[in-house]
Amino acid sequence: MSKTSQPKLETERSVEHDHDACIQTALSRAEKRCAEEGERFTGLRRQVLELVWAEHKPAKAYDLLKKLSGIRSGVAPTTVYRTLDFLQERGLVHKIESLNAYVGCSQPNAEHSGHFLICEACSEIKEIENSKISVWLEKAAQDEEFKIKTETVELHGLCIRCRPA
Amino acid sequence: MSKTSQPKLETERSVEHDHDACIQTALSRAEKRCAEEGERFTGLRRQVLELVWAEHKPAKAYDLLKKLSGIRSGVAPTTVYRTLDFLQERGLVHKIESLNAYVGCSQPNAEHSGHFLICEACSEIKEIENSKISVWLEKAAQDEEFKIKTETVELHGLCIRCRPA
DNA sequence: GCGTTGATAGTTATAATATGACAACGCAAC
DNA sequence: GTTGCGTTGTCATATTATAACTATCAACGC
Repeated sequence: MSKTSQPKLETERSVEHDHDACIQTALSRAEKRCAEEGERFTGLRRQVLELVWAEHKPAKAYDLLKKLSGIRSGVAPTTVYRTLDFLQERGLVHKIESLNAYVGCSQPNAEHSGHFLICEACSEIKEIENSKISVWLEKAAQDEEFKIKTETVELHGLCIRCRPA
Repeated sequence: MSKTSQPKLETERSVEHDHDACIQTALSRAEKRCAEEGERFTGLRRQVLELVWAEHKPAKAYDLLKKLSGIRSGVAPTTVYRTLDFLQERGLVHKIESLNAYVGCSQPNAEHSGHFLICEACSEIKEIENSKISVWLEKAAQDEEFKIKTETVELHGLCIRCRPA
């Protein structure tokens, strides 16, 4: 899937980061994480994770299904959902609830729900690392004596590149 | 739909608030709001809003469809979704993205996305009024120079009645 | 190596959620 | 009362997701 680092077009995004490296990092982190947990990082799982990481944009299950069908046979919805579930349980991808779509997790070591900035214009999704958010949310929940287990925080708007100057 | 205030069973919830009054408040607020905006608060819209407010729990579109079919004819998915969209646009209901379900908005005057505490055990949903959350989230977004337009904040966990002592 | 076992993946069917396009109806303004 | 537009009805279909069962594979002990 990912090319072996050729010169490539300078899109807005590629100016800022080497996306091939980005994918490679994600893959090797996944491999490591699975090893640690005694789980197998199979070809299917690798392929799905690669496809999810193809962009910093939400990947829809049925789009992944189509792409996956192009590179292996016997792919059904179940295949995709099962694999996404696996990856999600290990914190390797997150589901964006407000889009019914998935993104690669950029900090899979931490136990966390993920907090996201989602650009309406270019669709790029950035996972915020700001751990203060959780602290704040817990404070707010404490006022109601509510015990948080998982947080869905998805902020839609305009990213730095898409907002008017 | 809502009974004309008879003595009723004291459920955990009814100990704390008079839910009939709760529904009535929601309905008259909706009426007022529609009037202000020059929109018609039709029978259908009233019925759907009443059904959504029947409980402080997420209402699924197809459950509303079933209930609505019991009280009027010619009800199709479109009917329900269209009406929910109408109510949502006026801030009278919120969609809970992580559940694909709807709840009545408890503060329909404010322009806001809504922040929710969702109990995994009893399913009750409470809309948090804590406006600090938005301020905090905006601060976090500012670090990335991201301009928030709408916020999806859904905190799943255990409410005060369901968490272990 | 060989068979057992449990995890992984394939297969088929169907459920649950949501939208589009167009026709009919009904209320409000004139 | 007619016109016009917002609302609702109707029909069709798209999109998202899961269940149940079977086949295959890979790791392990022997």
